[in-house]
Amino acid sequence: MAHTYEYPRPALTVDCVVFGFDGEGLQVLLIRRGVEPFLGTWALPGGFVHMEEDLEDAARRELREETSLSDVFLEQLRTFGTPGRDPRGRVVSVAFYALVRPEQHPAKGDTDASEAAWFSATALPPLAFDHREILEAALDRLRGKIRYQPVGFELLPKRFTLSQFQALYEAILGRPLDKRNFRKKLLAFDFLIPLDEFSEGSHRPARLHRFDRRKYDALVRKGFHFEI
Amino acid sequence: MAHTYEYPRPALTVDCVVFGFDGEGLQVLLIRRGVEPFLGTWALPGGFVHMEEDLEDAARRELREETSLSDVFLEQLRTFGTPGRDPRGRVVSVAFYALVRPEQHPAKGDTDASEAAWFSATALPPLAFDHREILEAALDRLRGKIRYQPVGFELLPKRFTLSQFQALYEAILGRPLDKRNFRKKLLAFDFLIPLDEFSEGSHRPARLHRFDRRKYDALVRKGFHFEI
DNA sequence: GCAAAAGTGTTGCTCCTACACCCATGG
DNA sequence: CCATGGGTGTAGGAGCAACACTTTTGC
Repeated sequence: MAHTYEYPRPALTVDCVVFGFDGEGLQVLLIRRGVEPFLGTWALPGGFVHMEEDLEDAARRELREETSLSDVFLEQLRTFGTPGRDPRGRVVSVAFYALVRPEQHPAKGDTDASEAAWFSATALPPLAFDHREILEAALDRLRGKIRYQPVGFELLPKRFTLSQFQALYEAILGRPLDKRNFRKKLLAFDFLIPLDEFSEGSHRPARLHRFDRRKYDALVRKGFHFEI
Repeated sequence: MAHTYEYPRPALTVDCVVFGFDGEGLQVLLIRRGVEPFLGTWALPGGFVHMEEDLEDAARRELREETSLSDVFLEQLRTFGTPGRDPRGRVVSVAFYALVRPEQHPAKGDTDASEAAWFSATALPPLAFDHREILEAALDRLRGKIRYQPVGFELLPKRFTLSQFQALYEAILGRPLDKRNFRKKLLAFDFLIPLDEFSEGSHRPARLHRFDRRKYDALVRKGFHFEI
């Protein structure tokens, strides 16, 4: 009823933790703030939610505006609303995390006005607001999720080598994995399609594979439980 | 900057999916709405977030006010903000789920004014707003979580029998489990303490156990990974 | 003494882990 | 021909699933 609308309302924002993988380690895309507060400090891309705009749409819009990213894997993380997390007053932020493939990575100068850059997830600069806490929560989620859901593919090129895949898992889980066992297990799942294409490089070419989402979805419907 | 505050703001609420277990099946605590919209319809307990109030605090306050529950396991689920989910206008709701032990269940008449009641998770009445969707999301989360985190204990009495524990898992996972294998696995984890107390009833008494959180936390720190 | 739930071991099999060498290519 | 990463099989052990009967109690 009308009076419910007389409550003072917090401001509502979205923030995105954007993960990438460069073949070596996990990376995070940050933007340098162009306004106060925290002018000049690195921060997660994000901004205010419009009225009449779905939360996920707001996150995608901010990603597009601030980092020129679109069509990425995006999932809600959780909402951060501790009073005092924003010096301007009560601001509640719905956090998302995104996974982007190397071929989607924005080129330098791709982002307008504000500066955007990739940082290693293990060597982060100081961040604005409580963005460090949000980022750590996203890292925890990713580390948990990657073990029992095949989200790793969202961080690799559409066509990838098994070694790339293994390097990704080693980077995220933070420990070395046995090459033979890893490949055996992965191929046994039977949702990777070996292609007749090979990587290029100065050494022996590696066979490329792609993820067969259709087959994976079918397996899941049959009660299959992915786990690495 | 001042102008950031001139954005129109959605109203912000919290809603709680409260799970219980009666020894037979999973249950959900609902309240009957006493105001429009959806007057008289069953709904999740919840309400508006106060300025200067943390989100989790708001959820606990609403639980206390509407269901007299306190000191329960409570965790954020996710935030629902699709425009149109509330006929009164833009309302964004941060959803939580709670797990309560039988001895915490509110007695009839314990809740003031509004009516509260437990429903079987498999026989729910029509719900207000998008609360059905929130509830399904909470069920999914619980089913996933219970497999790799020992949250089941939060739904059982402090002291419980292994059969109760098995019945809980069977109810949530929706399939029968082998008694001997279940007990063997559970006891091998070594974080259940067998007590010298026994259940009462008209048949052979069962030994009571309790969960040793201290031991469990220590195992987790050593890299232990719970999974049933 | 009977109905009802508690409690208990073994076996076969599957899946996991550990482990080392040859292959293909570019330079 | 050398440096670099790609690719492959096996054996031992751990853990999982399948399975049935005896015990204790209240009535």
